[in-house]
Amino acid sequence: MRRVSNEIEDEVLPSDLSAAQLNDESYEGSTSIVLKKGPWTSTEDDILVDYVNKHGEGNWNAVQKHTGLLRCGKSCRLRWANHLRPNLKKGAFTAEEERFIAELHAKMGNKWARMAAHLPGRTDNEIKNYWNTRIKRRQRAGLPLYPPEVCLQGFQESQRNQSNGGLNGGDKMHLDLLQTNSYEIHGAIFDSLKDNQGILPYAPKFPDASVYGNMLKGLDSSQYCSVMTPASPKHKRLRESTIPFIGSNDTRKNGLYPFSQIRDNNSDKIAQSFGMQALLDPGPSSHNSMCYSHSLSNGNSSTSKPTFEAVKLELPSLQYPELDLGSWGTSPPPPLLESVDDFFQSPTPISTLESDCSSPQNSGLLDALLYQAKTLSSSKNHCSDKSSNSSTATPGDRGDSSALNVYETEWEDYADPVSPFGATSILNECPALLRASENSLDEQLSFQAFTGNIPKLEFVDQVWTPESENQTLSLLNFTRPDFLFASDWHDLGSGNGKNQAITTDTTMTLLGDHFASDRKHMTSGTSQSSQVWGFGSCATANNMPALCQLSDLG
DNA sequence: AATACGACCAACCGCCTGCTA
DNA sequence: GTAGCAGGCGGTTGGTCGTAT
Repeated sequence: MRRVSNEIEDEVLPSDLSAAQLNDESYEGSTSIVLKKGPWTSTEDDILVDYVNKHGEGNWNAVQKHTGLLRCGKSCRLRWANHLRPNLKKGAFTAEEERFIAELHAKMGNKWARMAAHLPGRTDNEIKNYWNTRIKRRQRAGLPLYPPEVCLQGFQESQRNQSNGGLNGGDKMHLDLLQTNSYEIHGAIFDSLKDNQGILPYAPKFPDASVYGNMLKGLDSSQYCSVMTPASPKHKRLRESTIPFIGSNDTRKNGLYPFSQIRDNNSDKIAQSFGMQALLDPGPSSHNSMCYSHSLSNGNSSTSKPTFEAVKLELPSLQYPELDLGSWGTSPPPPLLESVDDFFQSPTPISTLESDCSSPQNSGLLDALLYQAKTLSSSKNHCSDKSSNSSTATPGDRGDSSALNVYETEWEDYADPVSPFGATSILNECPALLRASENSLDEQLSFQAFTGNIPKLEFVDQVWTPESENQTLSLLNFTRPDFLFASDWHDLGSGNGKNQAITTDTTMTLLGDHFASDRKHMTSGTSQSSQVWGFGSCATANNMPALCQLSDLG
C-alpha cells in the first residue's frame, strides 16, 4: 500500500480532487490508497492533457507524481489513448470502417491494437467494443460474422501465401473465422456462395480448414447445442497465439471437452479450427476424445467404444510423444492432448471408424491393433503418395486468386508463425494441403468430395517413406477438416437421402436433425459411421449435400 | 408509466513483454 | 541470470442509455 506523497497532497493535488474526492468511496481507502477509480472527470482530463503536453506521452506513472492526479499510470495511459489524445475519431464506425474492421479481424484476429493502427483515429478499445457487440448481434441474428468477400478473400490469401511462403508463410486466415460461431461462418460461406456466384468456381476448392472448421463449429454453437459456446470465452491469454474456446475452465464447466489440456499451440489452433468443444463433449463413459469426437462427427454418439488405440497408432511425429503400443488398449485413456491432437492429425480415424461398427476392434485388442496398424500403413502410403504428387504442383497451377486481394500486402505483415490465424496455421503446417487443393489431389479429394463421388478413399499400397511423413500428416490435417466437415453434413444428407442445398436459413434445422441422427446412429451403430474417418470416406454423396451443390454451381 | 432487455461504452484487471539495474 | 518496473494488450465488468413490451 502506498500513499500519495505529501507533496502531491499539499502542492499539486487539484483543488477539486482534494477533500471531496479523497472522501469519495471511489478512492481506494481513505488513509492508505487514494488512487481513484471510475469515470474520469473533466478536471482530471485537463490535468492529464496538460501533463502530456508538457512532458509527452510515456512514463505514465510519473503523471501522478508530477500532477497529483489520483490515477494510476495505467489509467492515465488508457485515458489518454482512448479519449484525450488528439486526432481521435469519435462516433459510430462508418460502413467502410466496419468492412475494414471485418477484414482486419479476419487477418489479425483479436489484435485490437494492431487493428487500431490501421484505423486512424480509432482506438483498440473502440474496435474491440464494436467487434464484441457485433459478434453478439450477428450471432443472435444468425448472420455471418464476416462478409462473404472477407471469407473468400481470406481463403484466397491463405492459398496464395501458402504457395508463396510455404510453412508458416501464410498465416493469414484468422482463427476467428473459426472461432466465431460456426453457424456464422458457414453461413458466411454459403452466403458468399449465393452472393458471389461469379467466383463460385472457387467454392469446391475450399481446402481451407477454416471453412470446414467453421462449418463444423456450427455444431458447437448454442443453436445446436444446449451448451453455449461464447464468442469470447474466458481463457488464459497466449500472446500471438490466442486460443479462444479452448483451454477455458468454463469449457470444462460447461461440459465441453477440456481442451485446456492441449498445450501445443498448433494443436490448439487445429482444435479451434474445428471448433471441437461441443463435438468433443465427452460423456462420462468416454475418455477418448478422438473416439468421442469421432462418434459425434460421424453421426455416432458418445456411446461408441473408445478407440484410442487407433489414435495412438496414428500419432504424428511432428509434435506428439511416442506412445507405447502395448498400452493402447489396456492403459487408461491417453492424455487428452494426444487424443485431441491425434484426432486432428492422424489418419487413423479410418480404422477408428471401422472399429466403431465392423472393425476388428470388436474382436479383440490384438486384432484391432493389427488391423489399425495395417490401415495406418496403407493410409500413410497413400497419403504420402498424394502429397508427393501434389507437391509437384507449380504455382501456376493455382487458380486465379487475384480477386478481392485488397490487402494482400498487409497480409504479409501478419505472417507470424505463431499468429492466431488458426486456419492458416493449419495450412502453414500442411504444405500439401493447399497444393492438394490446387492439383490432382484437390480433384480427388475436394472435387470428388464435393461431388460426392468418394464413398471411401482407396489407399493404394505404396512405399511409405519417412520424408513424406510430414506431408502426409499435413495432408491429413487437411483431410481432417474435410472429413470433419463431411461428417458434419453426413447425416444432414442422410436425413432425406439426397444431396440438399443447405442454406443459412436451414442449417440450424438440418444440424438439429444431424444431432438427432447422431444419437440414432450411436445406438444403432450403422456402418456409415465407419465412413466418416479418413479423408476419403468423408465424402460420400450424401455426406456433402451443400458442398456437392457448390461443386455443381462451380 | 414501469419494467426488462440489449447495445454501447468506459474503465479496470490480469497477464505478458521488454527494458534496466 | 534475474528481479523489478513500466508499458502494452486483450478480456472482462459495470454503468448508462435507448428501445421494446
